[in-house]
Amino acid sequence: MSPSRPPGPPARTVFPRTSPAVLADDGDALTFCTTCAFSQACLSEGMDKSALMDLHVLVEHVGPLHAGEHVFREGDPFTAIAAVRAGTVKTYQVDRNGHEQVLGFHLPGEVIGLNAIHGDRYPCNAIALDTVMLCRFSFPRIATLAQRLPNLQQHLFRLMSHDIGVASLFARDNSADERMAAFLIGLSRRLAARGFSPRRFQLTMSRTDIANYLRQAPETVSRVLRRFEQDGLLHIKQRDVEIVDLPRLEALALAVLRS
Amino acid sequence: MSPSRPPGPPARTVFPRTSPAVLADDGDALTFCTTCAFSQACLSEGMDKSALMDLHVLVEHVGPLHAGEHVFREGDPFTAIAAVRAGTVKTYQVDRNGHEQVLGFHLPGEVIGLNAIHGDRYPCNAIALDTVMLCRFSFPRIATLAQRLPNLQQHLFRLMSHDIGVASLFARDNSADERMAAFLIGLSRRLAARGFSPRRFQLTMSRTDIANYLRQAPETVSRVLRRFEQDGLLHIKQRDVEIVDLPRLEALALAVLRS
DNA sequence: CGATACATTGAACCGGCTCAACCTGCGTGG
DNA sequence: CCACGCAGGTTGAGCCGGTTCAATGTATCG
Repeated sequence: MSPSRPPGPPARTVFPRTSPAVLADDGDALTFCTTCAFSQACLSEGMDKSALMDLHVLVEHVGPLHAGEHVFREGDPFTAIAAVRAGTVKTYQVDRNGHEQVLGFHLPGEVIGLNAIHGDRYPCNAIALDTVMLCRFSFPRIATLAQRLPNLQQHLFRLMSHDIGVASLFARDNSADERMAAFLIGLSRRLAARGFSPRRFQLTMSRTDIANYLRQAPETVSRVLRRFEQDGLLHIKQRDVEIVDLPRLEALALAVLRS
Repeated sequence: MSPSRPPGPPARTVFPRTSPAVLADDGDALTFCTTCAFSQACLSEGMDKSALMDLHVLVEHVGPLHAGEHVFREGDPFTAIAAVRAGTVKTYQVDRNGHEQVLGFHLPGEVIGLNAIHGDRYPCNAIALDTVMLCRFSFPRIATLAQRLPNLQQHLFRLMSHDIGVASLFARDNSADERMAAFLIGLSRRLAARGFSPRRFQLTMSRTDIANYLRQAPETVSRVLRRFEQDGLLHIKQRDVEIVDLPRLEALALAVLRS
């Protein structure tokens, strides 16, 4: 049987094709891309101006994608990686029983698609949770460019190397509380790294998604968050979070994050 | 308090320094390395002879290491990756409570150290479970070489990309049976890929290590294995395994492995 | 305002962990 | 060569965290 899709607007994959609107805005491309995580990281790793120019010629700005639109789907031929420029992208797999498994949430500044390289096809789905802007990099072309630019190659190596460790974080047998704390602290730090407030932020994903990611029941997520609030660790209203007692939350998360 | 070490021969890290015996056998290096997974993979990806020569100049043969010797330790400066040529290497971390967390078991043909690139230090320990032979590749040098050899760069990308997905396999939401089945099927396939028997093999790791890796109690591992035997899935005596009903074991593992 | 999806809360259940005891194979030394 | 010691492995009993199931609450949107 073919995989059933959730009802709603027909979900298309927007990734493989290039948005025409995007290619038109080359006037803004450079200024835009200065805010693009990929370029920034490359810059900070000592890449020179002309190299950066090469990168900018390569990049395609994709978006905006709206909540529920797919960036790519499991099984799509792998053509490109992408840096999230705005919004949140969720990656997930669906097993043959139709059960979803959330692999990760990707915030501005983070790169998706790296786990597709070895199989030539995307091993997972990527879907926008809110309004998402992307920088798309053709992988063959960025790999070729990396031949000439040691810093770019190094940056790609580092990105992938980093992702190897991340996946195993929540697979550990830590308590529900610890994993939730680690999840929130992780979000907080990643947001802070991109200039957002580390204490107040929005959960762009549903409780169900969080539960799935942390491998818990949604009910557990609810209960843990409520207890956190009662214990004065945070305020949470709907999807708006304010971390009140950061040190104590970090202490809880320590068991998972090891840092 | 400093981390306590198991008693026995003083455990040294053998990785950072170069075994003198190794550098001497350059006569054998080429023939040796033909059996080295890394070279083979590169060959199969279309790398030409002269490129392979460059790789051979780069490689250092390390070993034999004996059970209990460390290849590298958490926190060691990252200098090199290594392909396992013979034996089994276990990677693990130790949290501040002294609890060990097994990250993986690495069989001949597999590469360790890739998760160290982004941090400049090894994020985990690597220890020989039996007699281990390694091919060591200085990372700066292999990265430089990858600038000239697109196939090598591509191979490195693929290796890392592959490792991104592996870690999240043994999550909590699969049953103990399924995880054990997946573990055994995984071993079987990886061994088969290197020419060993997929039906009969040795568990080079202790029950405790398996339990730790699968995030279960050692008692659970015992019970599951015994039940597998009673159900006619396999024979197991000590650490010798013979898979009897491969299809049924694979069916069990399917929930975890998705293939 | 009703419909719908998401979120919360309560009660019961269960898989796997903990704790404790026992067994087994193997190396060691008398 | 056997007795002993010990690490690793097995087995049993009880318990607990988190899931499951079911019901109720709440935001959002046509």
